[in-house]
Amino acid sequence: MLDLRYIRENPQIVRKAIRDKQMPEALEKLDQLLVVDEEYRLLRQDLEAMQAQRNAASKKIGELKRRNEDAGELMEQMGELAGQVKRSEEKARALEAQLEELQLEIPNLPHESVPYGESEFENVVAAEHGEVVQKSFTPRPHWELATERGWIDFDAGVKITGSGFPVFRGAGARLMRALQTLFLDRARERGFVEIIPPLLVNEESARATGQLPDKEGQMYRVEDGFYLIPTSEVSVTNLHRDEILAQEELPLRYASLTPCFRREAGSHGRDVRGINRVHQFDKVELVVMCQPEESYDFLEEMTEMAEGLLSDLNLRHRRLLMCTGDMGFTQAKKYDLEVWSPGQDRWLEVSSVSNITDFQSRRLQTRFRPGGVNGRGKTELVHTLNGSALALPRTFAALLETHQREDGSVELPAVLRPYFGSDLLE
RNA sequence: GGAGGGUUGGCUGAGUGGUUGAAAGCGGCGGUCUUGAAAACCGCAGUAGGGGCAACCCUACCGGGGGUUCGAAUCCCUCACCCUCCGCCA
Repeated sequence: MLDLRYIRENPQIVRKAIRDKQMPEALEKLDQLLVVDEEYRLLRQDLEAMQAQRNAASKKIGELKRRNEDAGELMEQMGELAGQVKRSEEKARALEAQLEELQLEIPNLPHESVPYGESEFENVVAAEHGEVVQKSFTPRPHWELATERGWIDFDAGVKITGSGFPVFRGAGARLMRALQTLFLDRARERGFVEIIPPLLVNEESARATGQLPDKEGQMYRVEDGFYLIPTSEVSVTNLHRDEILAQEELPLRYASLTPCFRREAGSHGRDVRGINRVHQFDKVELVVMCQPEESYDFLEEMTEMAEGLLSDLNLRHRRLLMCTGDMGFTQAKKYDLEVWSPGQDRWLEVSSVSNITDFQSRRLQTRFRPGGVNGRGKTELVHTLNGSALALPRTFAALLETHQREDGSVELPAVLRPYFGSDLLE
């Protein structure tokens, strides 16, 4: 969430950000927020004056009683005030709750380097790597190869759970594991600490990272009120909720491999085939918490890490700078990495790297203090970033389609061979 | 699932319904001493909101919410979480 004072003092900037992000519903919330805020502040002034009066009188009553003098009259007066204070406090609490709910509906501000655009069609291709590999045959989509060879069993998944829950088996499962280990090792080499977090989170965690209220429908909710994580960003970013960190501890770098669960309500046409869009998939996620002035450097670094993996896998890929209209609710700047899928003749998103600035940490109350945990400096909010390196199924799909041979086997890139234990997936 | 005990500042840990925003210790910062450092000694210091040019003043916060009271960290209710024991499961 944004700083309330900032919103109050810069409503025109916030309004522009909302329009640029194409989130008109939030304009209404902003207007309500400004009204409620004004009302709340007036009430607070009143309330605090009454509280001050009450506190002073109570102190005096205490003194009188200690000297065994009569305090009856004062106590009677305060009895009336107490009722007023209570009513005011009730009202203040109600307004405060309303204020907070509205505040959660206001999206993060886009960074000045983010291009304006209304939809995904206005994203900017920032870089493109790798050539289209010409083959003597027409590449087939991954679902044909994988089904034929028994690497993925879609029907079994439908039977066990439903569509969107593929079963990886045999060499297919082993290739997934090889990719996972490769990704985690690379992250570790870059100083990222590996985390295995809970896959279920409570409501507070989901709110802190901005999944709630923005993306409630995307998450599976289970009994006891927990949510299945749609990305390990949620668990890992919450590691340091309500903590004041020492400046020397920053930056914190985390990497975690987890399943991600997405309800993805609604059908997305050509996305439904194969493993382009599934309800459960694995992803290695990077999370960074750093000082504000470093965050845009980390955005580049994390994106380059993910690009490096795609290059090493000999996959054609490109980097998109997301325009204002296609960025998410919490993001200030975001890159998507897409990998070329020759069997489907289209780009697939395999990574999304975002700078959330202080939008999550304000809710998380993850702060640092210049000069150490007990130093004298004023606490400051950390910046949080997250990015996939990488999402597994689509990488798997691109790998099959890019490196397939005419007979339906797949020649694996050199970097994967030690992990997979063979040159060929067959 | 049953019974009991807890939740206090960066950490450990006191706390009688009335100058307790909260003892003490550790850790932190500043200083004295020292060639320098350590030790010792002295001093400073919670988080946030509001007001004032300023010294400073006001308000809230002792897990969350509610209640009793002129006044609650302290009493009552409720929820969450943690610990111990029993049961169950692995």
